[in-house]
Amino acid sequence: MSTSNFIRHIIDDDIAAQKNNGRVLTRFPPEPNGYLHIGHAKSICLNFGLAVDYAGRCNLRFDDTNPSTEKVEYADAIAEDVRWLGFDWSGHLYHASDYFPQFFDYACDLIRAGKAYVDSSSNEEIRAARGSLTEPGQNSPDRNRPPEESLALFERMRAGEFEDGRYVLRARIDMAAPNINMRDPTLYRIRREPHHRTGSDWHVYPMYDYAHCISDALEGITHSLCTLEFEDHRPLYDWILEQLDVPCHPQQIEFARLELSYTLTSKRKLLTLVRDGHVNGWDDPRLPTIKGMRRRGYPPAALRDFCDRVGITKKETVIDFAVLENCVREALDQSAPRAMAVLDPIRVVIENFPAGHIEWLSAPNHPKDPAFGTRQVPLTREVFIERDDFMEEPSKKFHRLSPGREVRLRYGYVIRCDEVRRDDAGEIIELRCSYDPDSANGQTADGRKVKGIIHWVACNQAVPLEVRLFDRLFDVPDPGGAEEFLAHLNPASLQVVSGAQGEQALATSRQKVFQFERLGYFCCDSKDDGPERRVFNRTATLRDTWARTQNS
RNA sequence: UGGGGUGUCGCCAAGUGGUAAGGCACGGGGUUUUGAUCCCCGCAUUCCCAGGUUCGAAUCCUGGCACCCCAGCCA
Repeated sequence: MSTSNFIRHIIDDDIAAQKNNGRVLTRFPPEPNGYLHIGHAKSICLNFGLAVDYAGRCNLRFDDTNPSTEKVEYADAIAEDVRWLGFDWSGHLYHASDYFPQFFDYACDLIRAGKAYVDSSSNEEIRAARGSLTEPGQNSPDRNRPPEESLALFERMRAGEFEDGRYVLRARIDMAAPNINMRDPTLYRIRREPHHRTGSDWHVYPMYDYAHCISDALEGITHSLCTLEFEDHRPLYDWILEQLDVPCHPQQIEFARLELSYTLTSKRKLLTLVRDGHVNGWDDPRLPTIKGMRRRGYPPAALRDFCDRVGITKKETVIDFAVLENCVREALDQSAPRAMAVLDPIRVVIENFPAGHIEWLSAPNHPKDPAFGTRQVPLTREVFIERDDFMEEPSKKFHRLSPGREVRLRYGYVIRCDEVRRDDAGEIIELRCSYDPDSANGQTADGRKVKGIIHWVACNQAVPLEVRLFDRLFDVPDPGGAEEFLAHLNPASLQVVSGAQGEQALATSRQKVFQFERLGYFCCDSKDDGPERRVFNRTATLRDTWARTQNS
């Protein structure tokens, strides 16, 4: 059960008043003109969540009333994403295009009742006569066209006798209405291109305002939830249903869209990124699409939790990226097996460790859950450690490796750094160390205290890894604010860190998401998996207070 | 006085006349074979502003201010 919100209050009141016989029927109505993103997840969780909590139902309906922008590819991807998020429309998948015949008949009813007319004005003429925000509009010369004439024309429009734009069907409401949506809005336009589902059966297509409310009524929707920008359309939604003999009159309720900092939630702009090749498809892990996040390793439960935490209001807000990250971390902490990997290696030679010898150490796969089992990790004379786990001149709070000091190799022995070796350029290339053979369990025989524990990987036992460290697509909190958002594309996010080394366990494991000790959560990107290539995307960072305070 | 909305902690968000929940972030402490996790503690005398009603107001009234949406034959 989700947290309380104003829509639940409305539904509770409706149920208490026995409205709709106490039934709750919602719908998620995407237009199949692109892939779903995190913003849609909010609407999906809301609509399907309500259905679950009130023992009702949520239909999946494709709002496919515009043949120019829609594709079956999109519809298929959308259905797949909704299912992946964990929701089920229990067989109730509909298309607005299924209702084209009813829409047409209702339109004829409107014409006969003098509530709609065929207008021969051009697009420009209609716009000019609409008036402005402060001035009323002017009636079209065709406004009083006799119904029989409009009816005949409308039939011929449908039959494909006219070119696009020649005629349009308009509602006859009030050109002086303060709400511009009520100034004789267009109900139907001519489109002679084929529709992805109905082919060339139709040459007139209904507008959103006309089709949506009727679709809702036909399906018996009780609560029609949409975003804030449709508030002004509600009077039209209600007007249309009031003129028609429809099964019911659903209630439209608006809520605020989801806005995420550092994240682009505009279908149009995402389409630009994909179409112009700035990213590698809709499922590029950098994208905030459901498919991108899925490939990135975000568990669906994390997304659901996120939508729940964000809440439903009418206030336009920007949720901090950190909230999402926290949800992902929380879900993954329980489910991700642990492994060691070194992303920026520096070689360590343990001089008193026998060459050629491999010692197998036992390591738990999860610190809290024994059900994950254990794995054997090979230790050899030469290992890689993280470059920043060594500091030649340690600051006061640094308690990992530095000259003359000791640190513990996780799951292994305590080592001491005896010598630092550099190349000609002065770059540190190798650390000569020695280990304490009596410290296998982390304790030293004489009770010396070793504060630091670092992750490592045996040089000749490690598998190469490609790791993508990108966290965000953009380097500004609000990329949606500027039209030139492409300028803010974060180039660092494209970076591939090569030469990283992984634990052998990674090479054979079928687990998707790992937590690399102290580095964060990484998802094995199956899409790029080849026999020789193992690619990991960073799914979520670990919190590292120490590192952050050092940097600032 | 075009119409429609929204204003509670840095970011979200409960609260619906009875004396400001919670989460994220942040700060402090403890546990810990991950500087993670986990566990404590702290974090709005105040709810956009100004008046008013009331024993009592974030909640009611009046008047301001700020921000968002609308002039597609898109959804």
